[in-house]
Amino acid sequence: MLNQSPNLDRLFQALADPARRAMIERLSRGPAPVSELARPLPMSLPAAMQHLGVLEAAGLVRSEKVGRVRTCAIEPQALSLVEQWIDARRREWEHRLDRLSAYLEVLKVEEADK
Amino acid sequence: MLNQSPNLDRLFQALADPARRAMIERLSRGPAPVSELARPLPMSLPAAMQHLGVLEAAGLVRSEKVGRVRTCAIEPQALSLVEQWIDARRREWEHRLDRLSAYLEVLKVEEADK
DNA sequence: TCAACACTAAAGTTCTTGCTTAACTATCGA
DNA sequence: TCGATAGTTAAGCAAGAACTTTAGTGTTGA
Repeated sequence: MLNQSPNLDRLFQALADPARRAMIERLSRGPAPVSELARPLPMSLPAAMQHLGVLEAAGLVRSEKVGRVRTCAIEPQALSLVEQWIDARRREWEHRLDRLSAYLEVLKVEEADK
Repeated sequence: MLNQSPNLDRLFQALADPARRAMIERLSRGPAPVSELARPLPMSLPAAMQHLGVLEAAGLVRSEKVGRVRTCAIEPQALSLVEQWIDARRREWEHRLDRLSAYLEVLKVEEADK
């Protein structure tokens, strides 16, 4: 497995902002132009554009400009990298709990054998 | 569903740093004292303590001090909140793709009927 | 043609983050 | 008891993040 630390940095960082998550939530329901993503947010359009830039840099969103409209879409496989990291952690601690309970089982049997 | 935006902010933010993810990865394999979490990191002990504080504030880690040793452990259900958010997004865009392909199917049938 | 529209670029400000060093407290073990 | 250990607190600093305003560019439609 390659070192995906910088990617994960950017992904988690991108998702740590409510404005950016709101954009992702909107784009989960389908593509949208910049102005539609920006409209509900309590900030100026340039600020929203900067958030969009963060999402694109993280690989969560791709966009294409046609005429004067830039249409944005979600990049679903980017989120799977995050999921993979979380799943790996869960596998580790579940595995540890399994070992722990197996060990406790051994102790119990040894106690009963006395 | 309550508004968990501030929680998600803290969670994603906490996970956005490689030093903090390294701590979580270590703790996934079992509890550890502060010094063990700090040792592999390329920074001073106080810096590592601050990272630990971020993880605790996010609810990802809990710790207890006994004697002069503070033992830290992972709080697994905190990660599930992150998973829930990601799952909800995936459900949305999958649902959208389903509707889209159903629509395309309708178009195809209408075309064939001509 | 020309005003409105959709976005973009640049610069400046403020707040936050991620460190550092230095000094300090409490506990343990010989 | 006393030095080593494990952690804690505080202060300060540099870089980055999240805005703002201002001033554009290119596109569209009447």
